[in-house]
Amino acid sequence: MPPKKRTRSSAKSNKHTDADAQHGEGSDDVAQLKTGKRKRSAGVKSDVEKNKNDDGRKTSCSHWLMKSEPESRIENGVDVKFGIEDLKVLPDQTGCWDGVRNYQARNFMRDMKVGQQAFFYHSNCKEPGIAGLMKIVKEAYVDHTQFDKKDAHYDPSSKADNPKWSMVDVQFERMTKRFIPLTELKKYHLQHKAKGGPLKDMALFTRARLSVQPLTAEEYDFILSLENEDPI
DNA sequence: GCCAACGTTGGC
DNA sequence: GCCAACGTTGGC
Repeated sequence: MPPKKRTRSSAKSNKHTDADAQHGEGSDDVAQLKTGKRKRSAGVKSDVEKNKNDDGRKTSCSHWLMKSEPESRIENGVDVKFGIEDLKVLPDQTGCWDGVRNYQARNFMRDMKVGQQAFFYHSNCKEPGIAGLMKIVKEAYVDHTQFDKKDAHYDPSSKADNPKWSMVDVQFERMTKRFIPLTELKKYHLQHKAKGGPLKDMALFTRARLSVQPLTAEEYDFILSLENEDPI
């Protein structure tokens, strides 16, 4: 459910710049509590700290998986459909990944750096799975849709002087050589869980519902290698 | 459309 | 701060 069809061209010229965004930080993660973790050293806003995501998983992940729905669905009166084909036809094949309303997912987006790669994952649809590749072309800044009453992901609890939600800009890179279905990833996940292998802890299976998730280099490479293999 | 998983909210 | 109720995600 992330992005909307919003065009990015505007994003680039948008008035909201990274500066504003700055990480809305104050918002500090209420969410984190959930996992009990709360690490984030108090106060340390900068996240340059990093290299460890909040679940402590591996170190600096530099690859990502981002979910979006390729089929029409109305939310708050608005169609949230945004598949990889929709990204591809935007000016510059670039769009903003708006609409993320989950703290963990948001925090992962705030960790993203320009140039990193992400899989475009189709969710909540007939054939869920990885459809293509994109790259991060603009780091986290304020998601303006949180203030827009007409938007599918309007958040009345977010205040302009302390925005809760961020987004990044992504650019279409290419379709995967073949669609990599969730079912296939799951088979590998189970297999790897039993006997070892790169997908044994893949977030897609260990963290249900997380719409923006990190991949280790091993996970990313393995999944990409499936492009050249026959489906199992 | 169903429903399991799990995040969020709010009463206490 | 706990936890039950509620809401959302997303596979099937």
